[in-house]
Amino acid sequence: MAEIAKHETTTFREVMAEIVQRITEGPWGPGTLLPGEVELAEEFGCSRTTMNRALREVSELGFLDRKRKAGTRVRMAPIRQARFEMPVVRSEIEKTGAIYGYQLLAREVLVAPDWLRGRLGLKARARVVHLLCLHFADGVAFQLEDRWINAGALPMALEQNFSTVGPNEWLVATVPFSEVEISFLAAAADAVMVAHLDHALGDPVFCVERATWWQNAAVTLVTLAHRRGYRMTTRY
Amino acid sequence: MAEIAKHETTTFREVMAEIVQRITEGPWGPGTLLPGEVELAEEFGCSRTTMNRALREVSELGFLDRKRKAGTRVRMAPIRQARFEMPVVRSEIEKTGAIYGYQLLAREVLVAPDWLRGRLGLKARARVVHLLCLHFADGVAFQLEDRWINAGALPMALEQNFSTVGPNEWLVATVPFSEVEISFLAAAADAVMVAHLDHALGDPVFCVERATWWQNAAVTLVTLAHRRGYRMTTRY
DNA sequence: CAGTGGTCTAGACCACAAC
DNA sequence: TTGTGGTCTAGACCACTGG
Repeated sequence: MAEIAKHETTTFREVMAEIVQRITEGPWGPGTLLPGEVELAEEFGCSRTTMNRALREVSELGFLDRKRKAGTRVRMAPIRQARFEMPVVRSEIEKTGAIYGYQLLAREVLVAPDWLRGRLGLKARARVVHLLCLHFADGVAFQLEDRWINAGALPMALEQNFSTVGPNEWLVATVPFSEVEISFLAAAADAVMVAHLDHALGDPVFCVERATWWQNAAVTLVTLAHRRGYRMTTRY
Repeated sequence: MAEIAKHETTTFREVMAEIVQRITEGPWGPGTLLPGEVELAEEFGCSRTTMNRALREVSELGFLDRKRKAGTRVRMAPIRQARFEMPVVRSEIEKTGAIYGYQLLAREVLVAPDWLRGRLGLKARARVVHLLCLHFADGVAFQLEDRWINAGALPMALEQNFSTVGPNEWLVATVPFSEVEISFLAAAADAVMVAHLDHALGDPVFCVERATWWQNAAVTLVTLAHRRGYRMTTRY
């Protein structure tokens, strides 16, 4: 095991690995109260700073619960958190090796319907841009995008025709960062989905709904309907 | 603004806030190459260590891309990642203020069917426990749990009857930590779901499928079918 | 009130990658 | 080769909170 001590100085990653192992396989079962940072640092032969970093990161993994004065305790049940990266559709498709395609199906400017005003908290008579787009993977319809953009917050949207650049890509380039609320849900395929995706009327469709705000103003609401059999998967 | 300088010493959180602000509103637009850590530390009046921590954490938020020698650059599009905490059903229900209820619908021990063997990589003739459970919120069916447990990896499961304690809670107490693959999908309601949830045959059902391993051995595969209208939501 | 984690500092060496 | 981030250290003070 000469390789382990290659540095001579213990790195916080090695410390982390050992801690996780002690929790998952070793003597530190759920509920265990760990020794203090100073004592652990001594045992591991590192500085308290390094031990602190290791413990902090293990804690962020969901294994530990740390409180001043109370000490560091192994969680009874780890905080299981799934992390989904939400790439632009283009990246998601190209990552599989497929060729990405885009098509604008419809574009209209209108006064926000009541349900949308309620959903995003828009003023009466607010004008919005409504888009319907299709994203392809190797020529096959992959995702149907139904998007509303608040023209009050983003007047530039009125001048965009979105015929070649998808609204998502345009938006991330225009409104770099924003507050987001995202939902996953199962919906029944409606006529529009049937027309463009491989679905029959009423089929279960996996949908992602995303509403975003920027500086307290609603920017956009989008529903992404996926093709038959789509799953959103992750590991941890 | 006397409050800002209350500490006299700049904390890394304050530095973070300022950096994020410069990115989202200030002069550091997408693609900007930031000054080096030393220079920034000087400008902010903190040590390089603190500046490093601030930049590292902002980077973990998805705003920055850091490379040795290349420097720190503002991402063109921030990495949008949704983070879902996957609590035990009981917690999820009790958090809404509702009273949790549990019922075991069926339990059987059998040889793993082929599709399951393939899905989890089990040996031929592997024995599994198959459970069907229902979780209630205020007496109303909330989630249908269809679970398979690999008896080869977890012989104790054969002795549990799961009549009062749900398999999920039993498992997290028995196999504390494991590798997990999780998927979200939309399925069509089958007869079992129709019988126990508020669905008609073929209705779209939001399902979570979770497979877990422990020390390279498959432990369990579960499908959680949710009641009508269920959404999984998060903000960031 | 006292113990534990939270954080800051100054200085140092190292590893990676762009040039 | 060399600049930039990555990490370690020893020591210090602070803030929260359990007893």
